Amino acid sequence: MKIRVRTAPSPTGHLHIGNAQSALYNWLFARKNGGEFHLRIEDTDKVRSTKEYERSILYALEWLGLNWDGEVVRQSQRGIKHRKALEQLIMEGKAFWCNHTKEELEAERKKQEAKKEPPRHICSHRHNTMHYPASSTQRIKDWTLRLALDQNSERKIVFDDIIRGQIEFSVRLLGDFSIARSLDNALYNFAVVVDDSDMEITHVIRGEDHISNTPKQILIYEALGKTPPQFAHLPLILASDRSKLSKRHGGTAVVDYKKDYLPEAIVNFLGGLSYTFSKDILTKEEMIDEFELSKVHKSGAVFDLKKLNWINSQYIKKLSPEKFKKALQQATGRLDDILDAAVPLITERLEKLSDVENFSYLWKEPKYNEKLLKWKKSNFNTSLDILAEVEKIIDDFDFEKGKDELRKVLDEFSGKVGDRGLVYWPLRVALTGKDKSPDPIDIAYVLKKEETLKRVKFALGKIW
RNA sequence: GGCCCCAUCGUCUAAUGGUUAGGACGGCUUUCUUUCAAGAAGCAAAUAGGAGUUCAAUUCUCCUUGGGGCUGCCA
Repeated sequence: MKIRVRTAPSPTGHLHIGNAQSALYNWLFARKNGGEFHLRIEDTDKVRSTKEYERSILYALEWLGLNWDGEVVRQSQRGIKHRKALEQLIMEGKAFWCNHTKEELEAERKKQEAKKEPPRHICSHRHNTMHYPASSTQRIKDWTLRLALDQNSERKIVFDDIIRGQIEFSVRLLGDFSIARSLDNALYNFAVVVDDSDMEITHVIRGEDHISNTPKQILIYEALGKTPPQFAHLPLILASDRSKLSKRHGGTAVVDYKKDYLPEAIVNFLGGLSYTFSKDILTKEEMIDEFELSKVHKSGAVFDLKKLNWINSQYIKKLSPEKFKKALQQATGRLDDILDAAVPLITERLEKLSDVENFSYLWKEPKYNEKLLKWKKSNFNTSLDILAEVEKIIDDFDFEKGKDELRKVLDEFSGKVGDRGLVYWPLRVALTGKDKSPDPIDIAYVLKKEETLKRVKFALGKIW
């Protein structure tokens, strides 16, 4: 049987980092096994779902390069299917209407908690089938459709999680859980089962936070007369306080990372967070090759920005000038005229794309406080005097001879001065306006002779 | 409270019934350097606790502890 998996984000926010990892593992599993990877938008919560978020999610998935197969399925368009399934269960007496009020349910729960019993609703008045007007799209106040379960059953729902092994739950502890607000308003657990079943999903690979939904879903599959898929529950991505990474931690939307990170780096990082590949840096193709679902880790992993930064820097270093400029434009929307010769100087040291601003002296004149020109082991005037000498040397120097030659000439001059810092420091500042930068001579060769001299002259106050 | 999941350096993790418990990020040191965010070399850093099985346990079992998730007429 062909493997079919899906990822099912709900458009109540941007694509979350955790969903992205889950999508990635689904994708890897499908690609590895010649299966299909589907995308379903769970937009049944009409109040919180927006088209904007849906677009954002699709965009994020595309950005990461997690291409899906077939059409996007929207849960909101599957109402009829849900309704049919609901009606089937009512007909067969496997579901019933409950009209306990919220207050009653709450009181029941409180009582149970006080008695240290599992919180659940055991319904005493089960209204069967057609009490509810089947044609109405209106919801009758307080009426809820629940799955009819034997509350005296000793049965346990057991399933083999591909990642975690056998997990079991007592049916009794579930209570008569709800499956729909009305015939036209199926609840999550029910909609998921009907959709996964119709989509012929063979493996449900999702976050650990869904483990406790699984027995309910298995029971729904049974009631519907369908065979449940295989389940695999991924570990959660944790914030540094080891709680589930959530909105309150900030920086949890994939799109937040676009301005600083290469999509390849994000994918690499997320992939390696809960799975051990043979090396730290590897392509998606290599990941597909090595991936085995059962080898995904069980314990949650803390999202470590430092490691992401490092991975990102590794990818940036490998970028050609062409690709670097393209990536920069994609990430930040900027279109600076960065010379190809300048790119290696930047990529060598860049961790985050937006930090490219720190290297702006490579394509535009720097602004700085002239006091910075003073070498720490000397005084301001001497620093300028030496810089004036350096200006002459550069002016006399033929750039065609190469940067090594220039370095030699300046080193010789340094020897005479007796302090290399006194020679190189003011030059660095004149060219970059910064106290740290790549080798000033490398920079001079990017700027070319004319611009180099111009900046030195500016530093010396010869031009304003 | 109830149910469920998890447990090796700060973080991500490797390993095997017998190893000096390995690697990566980060940190620190040294080196290179005018400086540094780069490079090179190196150092520190972990099997939560207690029983049991065994010649031998970090590894297998149980308990405890700790952390997390779920506990909606949200998804």
